[in-house]
Amino acid sequence: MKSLFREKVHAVVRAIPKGSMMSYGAVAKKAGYPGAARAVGTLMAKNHDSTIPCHRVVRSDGTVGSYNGGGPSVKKALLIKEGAIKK
DNA sequence: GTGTTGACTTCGT
DNA sequence: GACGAAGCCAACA
Repeated sequence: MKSLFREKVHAVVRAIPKGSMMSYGAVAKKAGYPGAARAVGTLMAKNHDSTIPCHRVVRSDGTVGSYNGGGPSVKKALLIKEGAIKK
């Protein structure tokens, strides 16, 4: 399919540096689709590519949200390990 | 092909 | 400050 939306989201998420995080809304906005935060979450949930550090994408509140690689706990642990969030 | 659901965000009341 | 509704895009039934 190669939807432009997906390509953009992938690029933005892949561009997130190690030790940093970005909210779904920020990613969507940077991808050029402000307000499509839900769509971003859907893509991550159904298409979690190994090339995409989806664990660096959190909610606007700063909460982890969810993770398809073992659960929010794993995601949080990864972020702490990278230093994106403090314990 | 249509309708519903989902890792969300933001505005309005 | 808290609750409800609307909006975005893709995947699934």
